Amino acid sequence: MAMAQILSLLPRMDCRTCPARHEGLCQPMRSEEELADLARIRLGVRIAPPRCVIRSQGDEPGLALVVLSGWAAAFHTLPDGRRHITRFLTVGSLIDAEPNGLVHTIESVEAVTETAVCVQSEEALNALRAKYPLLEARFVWLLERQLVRDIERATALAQLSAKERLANLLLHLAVRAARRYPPREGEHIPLPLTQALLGEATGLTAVHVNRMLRQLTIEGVLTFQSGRLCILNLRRLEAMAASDPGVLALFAGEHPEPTALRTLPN
Amino acid sequence: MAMAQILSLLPRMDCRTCPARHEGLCQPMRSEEELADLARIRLGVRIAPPRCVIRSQGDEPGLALVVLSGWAAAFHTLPDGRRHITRFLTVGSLIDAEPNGLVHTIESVEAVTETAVCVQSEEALNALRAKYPLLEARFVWLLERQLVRDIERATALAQLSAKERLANLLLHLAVRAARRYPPREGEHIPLPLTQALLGEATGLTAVHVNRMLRQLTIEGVLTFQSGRLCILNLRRLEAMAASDPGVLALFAGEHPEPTALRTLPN
DNA sequence: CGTTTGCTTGAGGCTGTTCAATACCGGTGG
DNA sequence: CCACCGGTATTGAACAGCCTCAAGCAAACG
Repeated sequence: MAMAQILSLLPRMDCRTCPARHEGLCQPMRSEEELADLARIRLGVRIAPPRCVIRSQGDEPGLALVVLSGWAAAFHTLPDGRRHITRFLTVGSLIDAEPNGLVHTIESVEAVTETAVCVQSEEALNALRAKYPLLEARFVWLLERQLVRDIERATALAQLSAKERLANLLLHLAVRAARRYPPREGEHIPLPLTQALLGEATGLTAVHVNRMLRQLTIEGVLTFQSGRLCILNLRRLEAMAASDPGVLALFAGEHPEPTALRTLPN
Repeated sequence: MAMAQILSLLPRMDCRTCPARHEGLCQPMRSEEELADLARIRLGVRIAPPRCVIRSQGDEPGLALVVLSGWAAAFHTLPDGRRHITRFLTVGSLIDAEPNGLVHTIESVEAVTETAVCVQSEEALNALRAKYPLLEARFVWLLERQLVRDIERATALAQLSAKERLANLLLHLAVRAARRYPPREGEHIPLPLTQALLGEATGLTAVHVNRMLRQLTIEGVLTFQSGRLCILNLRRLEAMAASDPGVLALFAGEHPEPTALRTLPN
């Protein structure tokens, strides 16, 4: 399998030093037994340098990946080479969600910054989902949250102007990077993305992204320089982004205890 | 709750005559006990006339809806009134998937044709998901399939030209309506949508949809008249649509037995 | 230093929008 | 029977948003 081969070439990291026990599927906190089981199914933790292909469109499914640190981009490539960044991945992001019956993955994942990825067998993860109802609920919650984001993203791509689309994306990324909603005005939020990447995620050319960013700066809405985003006027940014506050809050790092399966014992 | 009020005004249908035991969550076929439980949690089946608002953005979550017949459109509305059709719903489509923590739904659903909708409490459905592992797996499979479609849809909106986006949408709808992949050339597939609706789903104006449809007809790719789609040149349609055959097959009506939880007893 | 990568700015052109007008078609009421 | 009507489809002309191509610059890096 191509992905396994690529990953096996990367340096290893000791699983026990994994810094991400409070992210992704491990959140909200649960029993030590469950965390131990989650650690046990790990095939390894790999460090991918910038631009490294972590997973390639067309690979066979079978591995579940969790991002432990860094930023990566998931993108879908068309037969003629055009590509679209469907989402940015960072601490806690789960790369999986291939429905049974799909023979080839349809997304590639590339590291943007140096990225640590935890690799596990999808089958083993599924077994744990069956064993721990709260893990299953958390898994479903992550899928549902992504579906909600997809609705807003599609609406943004279809209906918003270039400037609005940029505002939408940057506000979403600011909330995720700062782990806070609403984000603070004036705070410098690390966001190590290039204008070209923002273009690939918004369906704009890098040239036009640059123009729109400059305009946003002139209007006093935000600045985006040398990998840091600074929100200057949150009210206007939100008005342009046209994003639902309730949805943004889902990405702010708070992880409501899922109730989907709370009718179960324990 | 607004949705419950609206639905309660609609005529009822006897649950026992429900025609959709082979669709959506009920597929693939499983034990009589499970089907009986699924029928038991129904609050009712309602018939919505064309243009009827089945569910409104901002409603409290709590009801799970399954479309039994007809066509409906799910759309997201922006504060300034612009709206985007995120997906078309037909037999078997599940309307739910609100992550816990989201106080207001972000999608409205409107009937396009006369639409029969099965209403059930989300809580009751969740209890059944916990009781029947295969139902849970089916539920997750539907979410994952939608996520895969969302990836293609976002890529189409961001990267494809107007004609290509139309081709993409019509091919997807053709597969769903004909329940077959690949669809047959020359077959007249009922698709009761207006050009304005296609525009709202592709991010184009109805005027431009009209021009692109005429061009597709001139080029001998397809015709779309009086609610019927006819594919004339499948090869060229697929080349324009830039859609993954594996993904299209997921929507063709075949429902692979989910393996997500097959490590469980039974 | 030369190369690469990312950012910035200008000029011109294409895609899709906007506004407008016309035609069509089934239903409704005079 | 025809006039009228709302909803849909169709077509034209002018406009605008975003793209393409091109050039120049700064910082990082081998």
